[in-house]
Amino acid sequence: MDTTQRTDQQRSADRRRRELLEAADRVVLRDGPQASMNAIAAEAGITKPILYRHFGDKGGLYAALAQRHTDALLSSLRAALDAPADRRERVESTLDTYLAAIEARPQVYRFLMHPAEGNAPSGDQAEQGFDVGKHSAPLLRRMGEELAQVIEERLDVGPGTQQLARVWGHGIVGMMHAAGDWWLGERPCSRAELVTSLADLLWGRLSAADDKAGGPGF
Amino acid sequence: MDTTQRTDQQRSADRRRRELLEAADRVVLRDGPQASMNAIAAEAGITKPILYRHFGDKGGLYAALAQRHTDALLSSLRAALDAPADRRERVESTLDTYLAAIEARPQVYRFLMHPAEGNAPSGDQAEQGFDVGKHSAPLLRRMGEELAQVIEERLDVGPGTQQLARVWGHGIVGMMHAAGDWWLGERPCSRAELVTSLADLLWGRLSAADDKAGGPGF
DNA sequence: GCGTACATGTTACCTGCGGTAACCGAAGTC
DNA sequence: GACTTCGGTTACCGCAGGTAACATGTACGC
Repeated sequence: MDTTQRTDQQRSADRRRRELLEAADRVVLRDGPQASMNAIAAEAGITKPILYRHFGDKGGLYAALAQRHTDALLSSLRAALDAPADRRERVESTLDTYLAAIEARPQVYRFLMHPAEGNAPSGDQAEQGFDVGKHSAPLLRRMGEELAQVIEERLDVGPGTQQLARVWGHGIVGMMHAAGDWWLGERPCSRAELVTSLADLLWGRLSAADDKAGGPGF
Repeated sequence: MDTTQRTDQQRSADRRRRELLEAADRVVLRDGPQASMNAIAAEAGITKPILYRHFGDKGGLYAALAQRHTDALLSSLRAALDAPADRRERVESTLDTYLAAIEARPQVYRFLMHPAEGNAPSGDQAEQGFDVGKHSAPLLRRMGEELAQVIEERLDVGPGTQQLARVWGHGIVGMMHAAGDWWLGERPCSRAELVTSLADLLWGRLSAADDKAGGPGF
């Protein structure tokens, strides 16, 4: 019951937890998002129940793992957003940061984007209802909120700024994500080109473009 | 071995298949995307193996189910894109069409967005590699490609139009999707407001906005 | 009439996964 | 030396996807 004792144990537990997370990381990097608890436990050199003691359930492990990467990515993005440069440059650098991240570790990225979703362990099949919304990858949501905050803090679009900022935050993140996802799969162009194209889109080139000759126009 | 015979059987099989799909639809609508094969079979009044005979595996059923809804949604979107109105109006109406659809049947929408992904049935754990990319919901991909095509057909943005159109197509679809997903979960505003905000974003209001007084600007 | 071929459907099973209960040994403490 | 308390294990449950093997009806050729 000694306090220092407690602290000692706490510390060791925390270290263990970190080790487990690193192992999980390695497995996810190797096996993709459908990495099983067994596999992760094996990689860590232990067995399942320990994992469950540390993280509760698969969702808990996922959450912990996601935290790490999400935090890391978000801080990179923050840095890009806060760099001393004009708006366009910063938008481009933010896009590029994100794309570079998913390019570097696609497995992790996949894992982060597709959480376990619904899992009623056993028994209750009613009552779980349908929690549409809130099912989406926390990473996307957090990025969206973060971006919304930055926009709201720095941009002046008149009344309703707050609302607009949130819509835009989530919208832009979604654009980035979808384009990145597609790009990773097909690699139709270089990262730089993709960044430029997306920034152009955000810069209103869609509305500024001419209709094609001969058609009714888009 | 008679031909008419074959056709008869074919026809009946097709009808059965449609019935099964409708049953699956009902279950998905009720239980969400984690509807089990057992549940679907029960709803259809039959048992699992029949489902497997008709659709191969869960992915096959998913694909068939997705086809229907995706086709339906895409044709609505096409209609909105092709309506006789100016570009802005058409963009707004397309956004609204999509949002109305996911609002009307969120369960189906969730099902479509989160396919089964990787499932190595048993045995092989090597060889499956990691097929990053192409994992994303087919619906999003198809919408992206469709939109890209429309953009490319109708818009003139000089050289590199084709590439740009595809990036924009996927990007805009992603924007729409992410914003819609978030909106469905939080309902922070009306659909019309959301549509306007998104259209404003696409119309370059982000780049046109002033910096907020006192800050370094976004 | 009867065997045969085939599509439809069933029961009963296998595997693997998430998750848990119950037990085990090595410490540290009194 | 008994007593708790970690870190750990084995062995199991329930459920999901998926399949094999067995039943049934029903059209056909003969």
